[in-house]
Formats: sequence, C-alpha cells, structure tokens
Amino acid sequence: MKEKYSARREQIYQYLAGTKNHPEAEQIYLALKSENPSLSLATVYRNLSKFVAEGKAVEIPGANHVIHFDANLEDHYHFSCQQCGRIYDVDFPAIAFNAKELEKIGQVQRHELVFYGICNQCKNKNL
Amino acid sequence: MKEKYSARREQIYQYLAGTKNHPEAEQIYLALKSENPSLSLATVYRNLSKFVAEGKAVEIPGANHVIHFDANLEDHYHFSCQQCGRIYDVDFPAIAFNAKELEKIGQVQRHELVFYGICNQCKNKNL
DNA sequence: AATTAAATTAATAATCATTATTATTATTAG
DNA sequence: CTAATAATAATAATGATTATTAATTTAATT
Repeated sequence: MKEKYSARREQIYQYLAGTKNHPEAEQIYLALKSENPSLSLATVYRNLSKFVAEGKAVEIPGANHVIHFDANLEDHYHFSCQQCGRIYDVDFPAIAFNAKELEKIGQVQRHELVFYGICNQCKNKNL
Repeated sequence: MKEKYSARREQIYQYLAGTKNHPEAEQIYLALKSENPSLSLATVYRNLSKFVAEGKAVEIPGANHVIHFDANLEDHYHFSCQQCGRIYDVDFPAIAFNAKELEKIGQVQRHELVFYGICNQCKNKNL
C-alpha cells in the first residue's frame, strides 16, 4: 500500500500543523469545509489516525471524552480546561524520569503530562 | 438531592478501590455481575461518574479510546500499553512543577502523567 | 410498623464520537 | 492513454457513554 499524494490530506495536515488550538476532528472538519464543501468528516478522522500512526501527530484526551490532536511534536505539556474544553500548551522543559522504574514495566514511546483545571478565561467568566 | 446509601454503589466503589487494575466500566460490570445478576451497566457508569465528580476516583484515558478508572488518589503516574490496553502504576514521587507558568493559564486541580508504550508482557509475546 | 417522599436502580433507548463500507474519483505507474 | 490502486464522499454501522422511565430501595415521618 504505497501512499499516494492527496490534496485533502495535505490540507488537513497543514491546518493541524498551523494551529496551536489542539482541535478536535470536528473542528478541523468545519474549518476546512468552508473552502472545501465536499470534504467528509470521515476523511478527517481517517487522516488524523494516519498521522498519529505515523507519529506525525498525537492525540490528547480532552474533557468530555473528546480527542484533540496536536502536530507539535516538540516536548511540551498540556492544560485541559474542564469547563470550556480548550487545551493549552504548557511550556515546561521536558521532565527527566527514572528510567529504571519504567523499564520494569515496559518500553516507553512517549509520555503525556496533562494538567486538569479551570482556565483563567473561564474563571473570570464565572464571577 | 441528599445522597442515600446504596448497596450497588458501595459494591462498585469497593471493587474499584480494591483493585490495582484500573478497570474500565465494563470490566467492573462483568466482575460484579456474577454475584449480582441484576446489575445494570448504566448503574456502573452512573456511579463511576459520581465518584469522579466527587473526587473519589479519576479517569485515565486508555488505548483504544476507552476510559479506565482509578480510586487510588495518592500521587502516582501511569503506563498505558498500546497493545493490550492495560494500565500500570508507575511509582514515581510526585513531580514538582513551575507554578508560575501554570498560573498564567489557569488553576490546576490535578495532573495526570501517562507513559505510552508496549509493556514487557506484550513485548515478550511479540517475539 | 406503616406511609410518604426522594434517591437509586434496571432495563432499555438514545446519543455521539469514531470507524467501516462501498461506489466513485484522483493519483501514479506502465 | 490505460490500467492499477490509493483516497475520498457519502453514508451506514459500531461501540462507549448517557438519558429516560417505571419500578425499587432507602430514609424520614407519622
């Protein structure tokens, strides 16, 4: 199954790579739909899964059990707002872990650190 | 809405609190179903959501987009096997983070650190 | 202990994110 | 250009989770 070039895939990837908003599949779909009315939601999902499988993007589990996507592969962590569902980047340096403790369990491919809470934007709205 | 005692809820909580397996809702359901044939899956979900809302349990997003539950509230982290879906405890001491960086974003209630990879058990099977 | 009120449940239907199917279209190879 | 095959659009199907509702259980009150 040799991969063929696909304009759709390119659009989806470029959109994901060009935003810091950690969108969910549907948000990407809606954003690209306007320029491209024939775009199908399943195509977005299919390509996102492909990116993840290829290691070109990662999934971030968000609030409300919706998956968000991120094409930023540099070490960074996330803040997930339990109220609005937005995901923010947290610019920490990568954390060093006890490798021996992890080796006892398995081989780590990557890690995700997510802080859960209420973002300042929502906090202010709640006043 | 004053909470009333419920034998079902108690069973579900005790099961969750008594295991280190980070089960998903359906696993809890199946485990308790044998002693309690009239147990309903929705009841398991409802009570698990309640525990989470009350802070008596946390959700851990597992592989295959299934949610696992953990009633162990002590600081500890997780390893999620991408092959078998099992979730393991990682016994690190809690990590100290740059509070100022986080305050810029919002108020943190808790954090989850998940290592993704292949567990040793699966690795050996793959040989 | 019986009565009432309210919370909880069982059973099941509904929802919603995600995935699979299939006929059609686009891309690449020959 | 034609054949082969990957990708898509449209839609149906799946599967985890949530909502509904009538019946049951619990707790308070008489």
